[in-house]
Amino acid sequence: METLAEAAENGTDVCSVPPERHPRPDGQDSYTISEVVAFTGLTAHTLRWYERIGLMPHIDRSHTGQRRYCNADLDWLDLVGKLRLTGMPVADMVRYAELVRAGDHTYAERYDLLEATRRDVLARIAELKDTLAVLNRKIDFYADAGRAPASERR
Amino acid sequence: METLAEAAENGTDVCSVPPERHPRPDGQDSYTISEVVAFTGLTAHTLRWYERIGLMPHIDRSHTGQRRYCNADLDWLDLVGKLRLTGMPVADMVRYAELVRAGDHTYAERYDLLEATRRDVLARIAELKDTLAVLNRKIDFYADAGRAPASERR
DNA sequence: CGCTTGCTTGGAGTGCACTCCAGCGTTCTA
DNA sequence: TAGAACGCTGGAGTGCACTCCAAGCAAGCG
Repeated sequence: METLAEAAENGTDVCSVPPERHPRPDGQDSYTISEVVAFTGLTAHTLRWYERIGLMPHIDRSHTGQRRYCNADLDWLDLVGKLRLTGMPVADMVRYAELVRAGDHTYAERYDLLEATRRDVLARIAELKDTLAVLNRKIDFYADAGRAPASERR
Repeated sequence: METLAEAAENGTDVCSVPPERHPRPDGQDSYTISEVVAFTGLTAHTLRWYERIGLMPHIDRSHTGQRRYCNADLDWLDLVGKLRLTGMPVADMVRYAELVRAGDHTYAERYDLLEATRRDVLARIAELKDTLAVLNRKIDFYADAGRAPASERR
């Protein structure tokens, strides 16, 4: 169990919110890159690329230099995956990662960034619902038209 | 007022569902590319590119060869805009445009395409709601942490 | 021990959706 | 009627997010 300050120091995210289960319990959590590929659905290329651009905390290495991911890294990748499908640019996620690495004094900035993201997500959901309505009406139209001979507008 | 068959023939979409108002009434609907830019928020480059790749029906031209868009074109661009923000690839939208141009006998295929899109949209909304929940918990965490001294995990 | 499979690196390549450019013709305003 | 602003084309360029490559080291197995 690590303190908040420790978590901030070693670059992992402080609040690993979801109480989801990890493949291996804390303490025995050491995953090769291909295991992480299997868990996340990302490619090894992408995982290495995330690291190069600064989107990942420092990843442990084996004595021969191979990457060994831990549970906190898996949690981080989970968050990144969620943010990615909101349409958030990778550069913004890197910004957030930098704030996490920088330590506790960046809480306010992290809050602002997440709050802005939240607004974006809310707006996107609204847009999608709007699109859904249009789609539903068109689908109804084609369903009706397939049943009756094409003769009426709407 | 055009019949369904006419609409299908001239390549516009048969069911222009939303009863939204156009800048000019049918009959006087003739817009330059820059007017369409103003209405849609797209760039002129993008409008010409959409035409080149087959995403637009045939656009009228003035006697000197300049584009003159009509209300139906605006409706089509509105639909394209909505589909675009669902994340649908442009190639799929081109496919739908081809089906519309091909005529009435493609109703079943259009239905299938829209139905598949609908499922995608529903799935994306669910994903976004999931992300929103994570975001909300993190935001709450940082809001609390900003108030109290950083000392407790969560 | 040899073989296969996996992991390493920097750098180059890919696909998508635009985005811009040069060089020219057209239309509008004073 | 001059000048600015707008529109035309084919083709090249851009930015993003990966995606792949070559060459070499490392690990597990019969």
